[in-house]
Amino acid sequence: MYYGWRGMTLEADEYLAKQGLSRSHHRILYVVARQPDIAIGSLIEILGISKQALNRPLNLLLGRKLLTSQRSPEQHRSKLLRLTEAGKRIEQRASDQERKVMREAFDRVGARGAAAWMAVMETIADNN
Amino acid sequence: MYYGWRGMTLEADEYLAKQGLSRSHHRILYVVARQPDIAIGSLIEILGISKQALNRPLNLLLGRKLLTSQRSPEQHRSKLLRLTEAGKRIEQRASDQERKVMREAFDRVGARGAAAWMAVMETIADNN
DNA sequence: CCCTCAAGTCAATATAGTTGACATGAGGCG
DNA sequence: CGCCTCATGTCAACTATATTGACTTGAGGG
Repeated sequence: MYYGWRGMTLEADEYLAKQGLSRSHHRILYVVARQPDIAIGSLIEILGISKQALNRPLNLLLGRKLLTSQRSPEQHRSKLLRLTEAGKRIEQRASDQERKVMREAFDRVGARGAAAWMAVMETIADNN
Repeated sequence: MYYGWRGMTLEADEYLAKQGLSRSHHRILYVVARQPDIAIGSLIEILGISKQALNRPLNLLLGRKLLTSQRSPEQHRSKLLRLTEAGKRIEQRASDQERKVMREAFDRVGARGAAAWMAVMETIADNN
């Protein structure tokens, strides 16, 4: 399973490295892509890291204008994160490298096999 | 997939932490369990880390007498590693925690589903 | 005696996280 | 207005796990 994880992320990591980013940046982009306007606090909870650990990669992404942050309009005190067009592009390309690997593997086992794979992963991921 | 990996290793990691060990120690024990009398150089290659990185956890395991090392008898200049009884016990208990999680997940999808899961993992692990 | 190979060790550095303490900016409220 | 709280931001010290480079040790071989 360890090697499976490595095999899936290998090409995406190479792509990210060329952009001067790493896995932690991708995790942030990935979460924000799937939950636009997420607050920083929620992001911290989802990623399961401290705000200090989030700070550096997040600022880098903001500085590169891959993400924007703005106070919630007329509402809360939290800042909402959103991908810029450039951010979307990078997130997609990195995730696509991973999806490509998965798609090829799923093609070999068919739809039922793919569904079984998902079911197994969900079951063990629940094991918290 | 990340959460799947975490779910699988979570309980094993808790057990290992109680023994004052970590994932890296388990990796060493795991490899030696499956390849008794392995040389240190081969272990380094399999784990894919530098000898300096291996040094610390390996010495800890030797110091705790979970592993033994001895010069190859009348043969080479390499040292061969082997688990002690205590080492086997710890390795088994840690691996059993992981296998338990997998077995439960496999039970839900049946033999064909389990085979499909394995096939997918092997395909993506090959992606080097 | 010298060379080589496998292993062991020392030091400096990188990466990715941690905890603790404190600062800032906005809203709610008496 | 002044004070409290919440969400965020930042500084510093520390830990764990890895890296590369340089050097040592111990066992054979020619």
